[in-house]
Amino acid sequence: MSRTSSRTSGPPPTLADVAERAGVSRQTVSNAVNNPDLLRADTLLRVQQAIADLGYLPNRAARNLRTRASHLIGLRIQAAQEGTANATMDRFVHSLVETSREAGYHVLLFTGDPTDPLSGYEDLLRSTAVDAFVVTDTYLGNPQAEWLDGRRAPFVAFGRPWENSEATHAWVDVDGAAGCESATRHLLAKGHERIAWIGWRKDSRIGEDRRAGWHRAMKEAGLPTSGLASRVEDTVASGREASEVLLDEAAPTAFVCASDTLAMGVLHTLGLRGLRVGDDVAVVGFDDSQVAQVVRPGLSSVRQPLEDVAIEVVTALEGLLGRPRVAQQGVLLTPSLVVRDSSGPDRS
Amino acid sequence: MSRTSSRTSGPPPTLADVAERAGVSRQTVSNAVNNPDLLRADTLLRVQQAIADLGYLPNRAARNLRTRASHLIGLRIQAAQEGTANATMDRFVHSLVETSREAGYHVLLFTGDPTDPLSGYEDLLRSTAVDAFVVTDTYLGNPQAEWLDGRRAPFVAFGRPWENSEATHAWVDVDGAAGCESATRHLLAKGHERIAWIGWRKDSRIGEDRRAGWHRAMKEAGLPTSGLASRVEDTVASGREASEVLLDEAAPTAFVCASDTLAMGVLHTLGLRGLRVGDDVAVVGFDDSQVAQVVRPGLSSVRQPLEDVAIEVVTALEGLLGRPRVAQQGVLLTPSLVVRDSSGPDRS
DNA sequence: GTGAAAGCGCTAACAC
DNA sequence: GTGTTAGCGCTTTCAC
Repeated sequence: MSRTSSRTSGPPPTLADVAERAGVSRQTVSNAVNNPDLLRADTLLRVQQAIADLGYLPNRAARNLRTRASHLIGLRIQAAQEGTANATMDRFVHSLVETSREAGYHVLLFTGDPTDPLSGYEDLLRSTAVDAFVVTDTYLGNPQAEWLDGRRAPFVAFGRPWENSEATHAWVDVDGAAGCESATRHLLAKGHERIAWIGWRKDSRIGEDRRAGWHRAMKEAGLPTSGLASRVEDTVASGREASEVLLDEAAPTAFVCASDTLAMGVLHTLGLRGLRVGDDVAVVGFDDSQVAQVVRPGLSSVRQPLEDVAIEVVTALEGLLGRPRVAQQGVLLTPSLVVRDSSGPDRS
Repeated sequence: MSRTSSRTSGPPPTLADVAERAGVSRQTVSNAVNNPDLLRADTLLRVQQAIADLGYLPNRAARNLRTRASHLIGLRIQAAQEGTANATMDRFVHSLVETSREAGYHVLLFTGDPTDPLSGYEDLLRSTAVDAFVVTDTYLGNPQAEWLDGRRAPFVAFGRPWENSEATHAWVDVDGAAGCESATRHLLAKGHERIAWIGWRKDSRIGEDRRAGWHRAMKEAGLPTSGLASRVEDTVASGREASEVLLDEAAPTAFVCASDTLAMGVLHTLGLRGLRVGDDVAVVGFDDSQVAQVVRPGLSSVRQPLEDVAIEVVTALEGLLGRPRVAQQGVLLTPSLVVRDSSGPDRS
């Protein structure tokens, strides 16, 4: 017994096949599929029965050609960095695929020359292979935004237009500052006063944003920050080295890091010095990566609401592609803090 | 200055536009694109110039409709398991996208009801949205293979047809047994004699395959295996518990694990007991996950050659879709061992 | 509410 | 070698 009533093979049925079987014209079948309310109830039923009998599904290519839409969303992906804890993209991709499907879109993946943020987009656009893009690699700055805007290509960015506050395109982002602020407050509440920051180099807008959250929380608590911050590359080794220097020179009792990768570096340092993670020095990372979840002791981490990001992205996309066009500007979502043992106990 | 000589917007140029500009017929332009050798050199040049001037790229929908091909490969993805170290799919997806592009294909992602291995495939197939599938979730057994075969749907499986050795479809897999055998040999060479196995439950064919590699290496070395193996769920907690029991009851000096997730559980146990990873007890995982790369001490791990898997998959796909049809049966690739500190020093 | 005609942009088949 | 004809399967007019 087959899962559907369609034939097991042979050429797929067309609109004409359904029309013949239902004894109506092709147009009526098309309406039954796309504008059911136009049909009389009994005709509709007859057509739907024929559709079910035949296992008919509209041919995508034909529909795409006619409607000038592919119902495909392009997403450029990059190789996951080896030696890094970051798997944000993976989680986002899955959420995006899921959410897109509900909106009638599929996700088409492509890659491009890593040194050229624009490569790959143009061909897909010109060949009308995709209806829109989701642009994620905005940490490079996003020349894509400007370029796509110029091409009148619909797109939604996951990431704010840092450089260009007049940008009018739709975007969704996660409030990294709020995340790090809450991580810092969490440590303050536990009684820490010397909380260090390890983040990315100054040209990273995302890094500076996250750092601002730490800085804000410290200032609000009336605590000093000077000498407590370090800016390095996003590698475990950098995190280790930065934490060594900070421990020697500023004796912090806790670290907030711009990434789980950096936080892992801190854990290394603590291990090497025989300091107990959590009990002696607390650590909070960013991204709630698999590493944070699996390492011992568990690493507290700021978790981006990527499922919600995907939902907002698709909503914006629908606005962009739908009729009437509904413009959405920017959406900023707040991450949550996942508390694990690296936060340590409350300090007396 | 624009990146191409095409107009910045307006409706994209069609074959007819190019034909007019080059002073040839539409068909000649089509040939210039698809069968350049059919044209006289000077005509070809003229057409190519017109194509470049206009920034012409064939409309995908039209081409797809005419050729009955979408040049899209469907790949069903699942949510990454939280609390697990596994990111194999992520790496594979990227390699597949990259390799597919070189072969003229794009990857279309879709999801399906996790409890139904078939869901999602049918609609894409019937609507001719994809030319073929890459089937990865074969650990469920793969009813997809049989089903797709019945539909005459082209597909390549990443994963052997464990249950059905008469299956004739194309597949690519990684030799887990060979990987675990080499991991075990590596530990034997360091002087270990009591090497334990922690793997998955018996109904996992992949798990049993990997276990066989450990078993084979032990037998070849003339060492006993009884009491040294454990089969559990793929979670960190299970790995921790299994290693506790094994340490108590069989006193192994090394562990080979079916996954990095399980290996992390072993590391937890060693930490809790004050045993030094590597020095006191060696551990090898499987997958070379980010966790293995980032944890301290580094976790030795068997790494699947996913880039090569992708290449073989695409090769098989090209055989399936190309003319003439070139059937490829099965390809088994050998993983490599990435040695890190958890292997420990040679033992006297 | 339903049907007939036209055409989206492309390429396979054939004529010249 | 190049041009002409036809049609892939669908949806958007516009009659009826």
